[in-house]
Amino acid sequence: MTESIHVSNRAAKSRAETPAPRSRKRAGNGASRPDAGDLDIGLDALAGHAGYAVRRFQIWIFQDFIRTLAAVDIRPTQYSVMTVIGANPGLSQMAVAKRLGIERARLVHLLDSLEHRDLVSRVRSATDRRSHALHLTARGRTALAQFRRLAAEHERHVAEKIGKENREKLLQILSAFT
Amino acid sequence: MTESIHVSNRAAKSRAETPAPRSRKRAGNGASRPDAGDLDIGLDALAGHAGYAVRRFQIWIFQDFIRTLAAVDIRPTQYSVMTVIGANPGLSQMAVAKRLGIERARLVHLLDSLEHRDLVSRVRSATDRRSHALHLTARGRTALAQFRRLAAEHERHVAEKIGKENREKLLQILSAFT
DNA sequence: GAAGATTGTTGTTGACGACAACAATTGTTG
DNA sequence: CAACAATTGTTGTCGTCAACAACAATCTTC
Repeated sequence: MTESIHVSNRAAKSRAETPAPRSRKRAGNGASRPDAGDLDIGLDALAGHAGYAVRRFQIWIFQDFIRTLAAVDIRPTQYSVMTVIGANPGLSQMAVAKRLGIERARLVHLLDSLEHRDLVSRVRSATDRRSHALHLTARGRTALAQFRRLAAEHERHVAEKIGKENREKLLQILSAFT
Repeated sequence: MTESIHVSNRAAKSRAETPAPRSRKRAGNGASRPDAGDLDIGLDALAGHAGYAVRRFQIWIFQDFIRTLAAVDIRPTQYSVMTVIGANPGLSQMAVAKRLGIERARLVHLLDSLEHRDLVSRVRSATDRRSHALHLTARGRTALAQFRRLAAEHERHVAEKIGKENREKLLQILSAFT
């Protein structure tokens, strides 16, 4: 079962959205973020909680990533897996899972999907016959190059959303988690 | 959508073929974050992508929140729901859902749970008999006070983790999403 | 008053994290 | 070397969460 993508993207707001979208009619943009129509509700109730802000931001960022890479049908996790394999060919599934903080059980399905699309290949390791050496296929390598360009575009959306300097500051603050 | 992100960039770095099984033995704590034993794998492969860092940070922050409030069995979403209701008694489910970016279908279960624990009460609105006016019970109000103290403790953990100034900077950067 | 929208509800699907169990294959140790 | 322990990939289950669809009850509007 390929993990299909599902990005409800209704609302299609332009991402160059101005920081102050004041007069909107609350067209319910789903779970993205509260809009002006709701901001008067418990405005300060959740302020000062890092977790809440981070969660909302994370949802926004993922939605934009998925939307930006919708044409190639690649989701964030798939992209991360291909990136790690591309940078470190021959890694075992265990190593990839550990590096990305994914359960190895989960990675099995991810790789099934990617292998099915001929982007990644599992090769039985000769030195340790329990494990699989992971590689990008030729198709996977050229595809990844395109994914990277789209991911860079997504990253620009982030910069437009929170500001270029803020994005860099954020990356710096959270570098310990990368 | 919520997914994991992981993005990578900055390719470069070539690696040898075989993974050369290292000596990692720490049976790790699971999916928290890469530890030193794995940092040599594609170190720079995932740098420069906000989504990946934010995702990992969000996981960490939620785990700490859940752990810190484990004694009272309150999860982040439940806390946010009670906080909003506490600050704005009488809100409808629709209003709460919209404010928090939760689907109203999902909020039904959350409120079922909270109402079952006698923390929140649904009162049929007299003006609009379709909707429920949400209130904290007396028990809910005193409980929320305790939750807030524990949440403040959690917030201190965040400050210890990334630094007090960094936490404030982060809250400022992400204030648009709150 | 009829058509259409909104609110709460139930149910389904899919992505995801945490676990448990298992076969195949090491490694470790007596 | 043989028994035992650990690791790797795999399958499966359970619970959480977001996105949808459908529905009854209830406004709203024309």
